[in-house]
Amino acid sequence: MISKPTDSELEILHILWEQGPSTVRTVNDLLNEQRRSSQKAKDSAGYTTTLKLMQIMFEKGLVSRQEDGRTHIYTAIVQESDTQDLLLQDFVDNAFRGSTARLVMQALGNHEASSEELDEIKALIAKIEQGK
Amino acid sequence: MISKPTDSELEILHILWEQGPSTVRTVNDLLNEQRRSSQKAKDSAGYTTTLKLMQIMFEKGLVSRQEDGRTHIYTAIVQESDTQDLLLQDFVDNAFRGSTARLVMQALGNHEASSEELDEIKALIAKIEQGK
DNA sequence: ATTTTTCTACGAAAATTTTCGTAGATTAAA
DNA sequence: TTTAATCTACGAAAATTTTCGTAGAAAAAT
Repeated sequence: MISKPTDSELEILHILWEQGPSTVRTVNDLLNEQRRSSQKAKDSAGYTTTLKLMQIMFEKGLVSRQEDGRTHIYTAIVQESDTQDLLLQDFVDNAFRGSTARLVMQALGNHEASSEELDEIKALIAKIEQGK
Repeated sequence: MISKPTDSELEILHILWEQGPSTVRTVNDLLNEQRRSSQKAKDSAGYTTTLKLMQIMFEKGLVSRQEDGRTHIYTAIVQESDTQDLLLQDFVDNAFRGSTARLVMQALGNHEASSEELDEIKALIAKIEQGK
């Protein structure tokens, strides 16, 4: 059973996905760095807070860990795209009553996408239509 | 300050958006009807649970209400598209690190969209490109 | 007229998520 | 060799969200 990460867990997963296997210390440092340079006013996380979260994630099977001397090195087990898909499924259901098309339209409509991005999306649509 | 609805609140908002002004009883009935005919195994909500949620939503300013005899008739104040945009903003940030394009690609890639929907999306892209 | 049903209000339990303090062990520094 | 810094484990406080029981008033049913 693949469980859905909470918001805090997701924040940590993003760091592990970007950085690869990391210690709690590294994750905590990067986390707070990101939070400082972000719009949202979120307090910085204490070290044991991050530690505890990562221990929970280990119990849930979201990450693995390997002892290296006295510290642990954590690695994301779940893949970024798989997780995003899991979250997306939920989000579409909750916020858009299951209509992916409406989600896409809203996303394209209100958030400016660059022409490169639009081109990418067009290409993807062509590919999907091809495959039918 | 427009506050972000929780999952339960959103469930209720969807009903108000669809049905228009409704009593707690109506909302609760439809809610449970929907839950029964849904994949997700969610217990049905007790009447006072829904009542309490709607009272909280009133305090938060998500809905207004009007007395009609002894009952209250609730109306959504926040608009569906505004709320969806608010939620989308958050979701893109949390799950896709701010990249709307990647969200769209993931959505199109993994969830089958009908050709009608794809046509709509293509039209929207054309319109956006036009407007630049 | 009395009983039953149906409504609101409200407090607080239950469930979930997030945060942190403390203890104990190990390594590094002085 | 003390002292200070750093790590894990763990319990539990704090914060948030969800659920529900109870009380009291009003309407409907008998």
